[in-house]
Amino acid sequence: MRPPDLSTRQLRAFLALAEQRNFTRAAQHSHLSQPAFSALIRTLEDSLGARLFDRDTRSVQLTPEGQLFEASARRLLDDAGQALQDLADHVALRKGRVRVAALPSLAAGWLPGVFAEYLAASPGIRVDLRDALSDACIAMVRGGEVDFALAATGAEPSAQGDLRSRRLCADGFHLVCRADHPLVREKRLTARKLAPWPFVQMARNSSVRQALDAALHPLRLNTQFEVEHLATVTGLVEAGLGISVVPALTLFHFRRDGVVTRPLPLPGLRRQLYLVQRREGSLSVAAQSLADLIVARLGELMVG
Amino acid sequence: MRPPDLSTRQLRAFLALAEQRNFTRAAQHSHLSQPAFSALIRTLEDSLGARLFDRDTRSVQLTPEGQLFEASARRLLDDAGQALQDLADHVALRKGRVRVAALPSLAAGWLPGVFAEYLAASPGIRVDLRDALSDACIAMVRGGEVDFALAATGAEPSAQGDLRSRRLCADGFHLVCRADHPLVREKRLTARKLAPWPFVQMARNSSVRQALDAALHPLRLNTQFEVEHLATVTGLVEAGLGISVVPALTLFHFRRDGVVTRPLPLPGLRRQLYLVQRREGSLSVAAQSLADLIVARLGELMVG
DNA sequence: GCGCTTTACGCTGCGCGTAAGTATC
DNA sequence: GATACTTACGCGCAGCGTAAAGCGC
Repeated sequence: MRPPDLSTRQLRAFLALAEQRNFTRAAQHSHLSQPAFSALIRTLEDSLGARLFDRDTRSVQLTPEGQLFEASARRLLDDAGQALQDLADHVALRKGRVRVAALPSLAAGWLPGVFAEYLAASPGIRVDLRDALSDACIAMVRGGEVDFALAATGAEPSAQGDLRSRRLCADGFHLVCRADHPLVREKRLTARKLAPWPFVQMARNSSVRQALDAALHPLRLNTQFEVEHLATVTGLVEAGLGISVVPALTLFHFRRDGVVTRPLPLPGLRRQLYLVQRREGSLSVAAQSLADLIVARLGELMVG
Repeated sequence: MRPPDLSTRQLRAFLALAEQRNFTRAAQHSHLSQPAFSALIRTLEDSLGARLFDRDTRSVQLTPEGQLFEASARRLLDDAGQALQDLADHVALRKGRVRVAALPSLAAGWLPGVFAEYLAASPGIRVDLRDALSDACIAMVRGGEVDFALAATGAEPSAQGDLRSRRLCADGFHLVCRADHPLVREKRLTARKLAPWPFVQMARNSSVRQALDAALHPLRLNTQFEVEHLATVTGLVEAGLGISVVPALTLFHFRRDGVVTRPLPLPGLRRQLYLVQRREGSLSVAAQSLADLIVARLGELMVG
């Protein structure tokens, strides 16, 4: 009672009457019978505690208080419409912002194509991409810096308390070496056969390295280099300074003359990729739709 | 359907739930049963076309779209409250502005006391006073520069087409002269007895002069001076340079030693004072209440 | 008397509360 | 099994439309 209720419906009726200055016309403009419209205005006046219109049979016009309220009513109605439109735009993917963290290998290779498809369909959405190693990706999810992450959570699959993970795919590994390398002619590749050759490793905190170490343990490789970026691996391999083993989704780095890739079907040698989000709270419509697209496209990729 | 309806009630419920994050508490905060409150939120979500809350049995929290809408909702509700409060303030005379035009004689003498009383009761109201001769006063009413005027419309009392006039009082006239003037000893004053003496006239377009001319016609006075301001009349009379005849409401100018005033009950010699406003459109609450006070106080004055 | 607003009066349906249902921990 | 949201359901009343009645010109 202390705060009188007010609805956009009342405001629209009020403004219609203020413009038409005629109950009958304003009523049909509002899709109401004239008596119903009259009652609506009366109710509004009562709840405001002020006469808004001077009506005598021949003319209807705003009182001074009505004029005062007219300005407020227009502004309120505009603002309400704006708020509704803004929300609708977000729901309809005409506006919005999605923040994604992804492993560098995904961020550089596979993900941009999906982003391009997504942005072509929803050009009003802004997408922020942070490329970082798994742990940093997950920290960003936890800290609310990103909506979700594409990472390789080595440990707990989906029970990290405040996180929720969904397994996307298991990325198989491939040998990469020069075309003139003896291993190319090897019929059947095994870990043991790789071990003697000079090897280019990724840094120890990379998901590639961790998957590799876990699968080959306790076998020791002949590590000659340990680098941060896959592009560096490419350079070293191409120069014939070593061989390496990398996940399928990173092979785009190695599609060049003189370099060969071969599937390496060793047991347990897969990099598990997960989509990670906070447990509490859902994704925004925009984030969810991007996540859905990622899942769908990655599904196709794995099948094909 | 195209513009969904929205009410302050819905916004309050939404914000209550956003704060409490618990349907039961938010419901009793809104003085509703929990199921009714639940339905209210559901209706809001449906009409907005967006899920605003993620609810599972154990926790209720805003979706990203809900967070977006929360900011809008707060602003909308604040603005609506502001508009309502502003209107209520005007109705309750805590805010407002009244513009009055009045004859100089009223503006200088009687009116300020009424204004003081009015402003003491309604300190939030601002009152603008324009002092002008009758015609100018009425022109200001017509032009919307003032809410109403206190003037002496010689001609049409209440049928000026776009104007509405209300007769306030008939201001009787008084002789003013020096205490040592022979007329002071006159038992019974008549127009003829005044005629020989040097006379101080007001300007021809003043209401005082017009009432005087109309009542005395065709008698001619011995006009020695013709001045614009009553204060000048006072000076001339006090110096013994002439006598004059002025309305009762201006006598405050002549309350000084050596000057005497005497009622002059000539037939037809009255200045009619009117409260003039536009025909169309009512006065604001503030203007109406000031007008009412003026009428009331002037009524008492005439009775007393 | 005409035009427009208000009043009168059934009626539908929205929205409430009570009570039972269901899911999650 | 306790807790909290949802569904089910009957009911009252706000709000609608139709029809009749004021009320200024």
